[in-house]
Amino acid sequence: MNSRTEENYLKALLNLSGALGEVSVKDLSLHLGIKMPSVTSMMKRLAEKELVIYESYKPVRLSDKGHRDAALIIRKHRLAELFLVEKMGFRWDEVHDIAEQIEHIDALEFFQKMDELLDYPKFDPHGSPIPDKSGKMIWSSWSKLSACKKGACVRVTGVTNSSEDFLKFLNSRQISLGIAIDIQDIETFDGTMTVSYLDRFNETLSRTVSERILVESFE
Amino acid sequence: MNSRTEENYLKALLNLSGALGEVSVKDLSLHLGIKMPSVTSMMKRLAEKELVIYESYKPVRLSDKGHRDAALIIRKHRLAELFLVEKMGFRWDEVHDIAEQIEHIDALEFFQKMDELLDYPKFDPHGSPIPDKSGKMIWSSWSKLSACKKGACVRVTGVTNSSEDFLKFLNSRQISLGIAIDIQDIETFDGTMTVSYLDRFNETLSRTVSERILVESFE
DNA sequence: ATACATTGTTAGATTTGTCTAACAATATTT
DNA sequence: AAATATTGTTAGACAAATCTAACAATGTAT
Repeated sequence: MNSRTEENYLKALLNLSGALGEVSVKDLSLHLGIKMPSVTSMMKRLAEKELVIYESYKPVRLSDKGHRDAALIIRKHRLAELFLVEKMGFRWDEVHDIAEQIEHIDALEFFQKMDELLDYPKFDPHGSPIPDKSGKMIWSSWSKLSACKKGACVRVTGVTNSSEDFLKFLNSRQISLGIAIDIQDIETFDGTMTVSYLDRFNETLSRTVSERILVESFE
Repeated sequence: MNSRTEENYLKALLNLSGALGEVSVKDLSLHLGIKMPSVTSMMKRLAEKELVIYESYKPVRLSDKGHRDAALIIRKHRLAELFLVEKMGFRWDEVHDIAEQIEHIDALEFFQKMDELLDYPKFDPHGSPIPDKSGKMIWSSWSKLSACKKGACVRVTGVTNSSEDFLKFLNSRQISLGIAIDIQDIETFDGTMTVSYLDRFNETLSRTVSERILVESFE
């Protein structure tokens, strides 16, 4: 078994690893709020346990086992988030911190039961895919709102960041999963978008925001 | 905030403190499965934090603050147990270990919500009282089955031990909260009881068992 | 009241996970 | 390519929580 701390490193590694699957010590350090020397020494430990592939001065990659372990923690996190929203009445912006603690609970039956009560869901309240019991995660083909063209009509399917601040911002603009957005205009200079949705016309969204919203095009 | 380890010591202290409210280092050591020197050093830490009253070679007592903190952990534990049984479909013998982990979650809203969904319950699935938000615990006036006289008719209201083994034993004998028991006979030599309940006649219960069952007399 | 058993404490080591300060390697500029 | 900036590593310290071995106090029995 991995310690709670090791679990947090693994989860961060998976969350940060992009297309290449490589993560720098710096990024981990920033993301976890832990100083670089501590990260380095943990990478040695995880390499020793064959959870990561690590060589001095090179970026870190998860091994297959590390990847699976990380995905299973994320599975627990996302099941917990959905359970909190669906079965306990929390809002999507309230559940992240609680799920961060629930994810470390060591009791298969507990998550098994959640899965069952939620009827084997595929996505969490923020549109992120829930890995299956073997740690496989379906990578949805959604694109960032920021990558869409002027005139496009899209549906919001997820967010890439579930921080309370960002979600509260979306709440304040009535942006939630499933709503349709029309892209009116895109400022070429800084990427600011003018959009319409629900009963709101010509709202502006900064690039920072549009990069964190995932969408699917309407046919 | 107290660490998870400190929380475990406080909880053990409250669970072990009887009428006098005093607990020996030995008892703590046995109950927690931690060697005595470790317990001694933790007692010094907790005394430093004014959570316990401790002097060398004397039994330990919880301070008012320590007592309150301990009761609030037990509140979280018992709410969690009841939630697992009532809202998630677990049996009373399956919930202890899971609740042991849930009790350390630091999120008032989470337990607040459980309390609400369970409609502000007063007792957990084993009949133990749930302390209120200020850490006050109603001490029910239930007596041990072992203290009852021959011929008495009683109702099972709780158990003093929620270990999986003991609860599974009770399950196997169809003993659960609420059932009525008639005390047929008591062996004076070793206290073994002959009892009848439900459709079972002249079942025998060892003293060990009857000491762990709490009952209320029928009027 | 002395002897023995039990209980409790001290001292010192170990592991985990963190830190700071100093140094080394890699990347980026000019 | 040399200078500078960024990123990464080593070394060593520290706190939390545990352990074992040795010793000290308290309690119980003859």
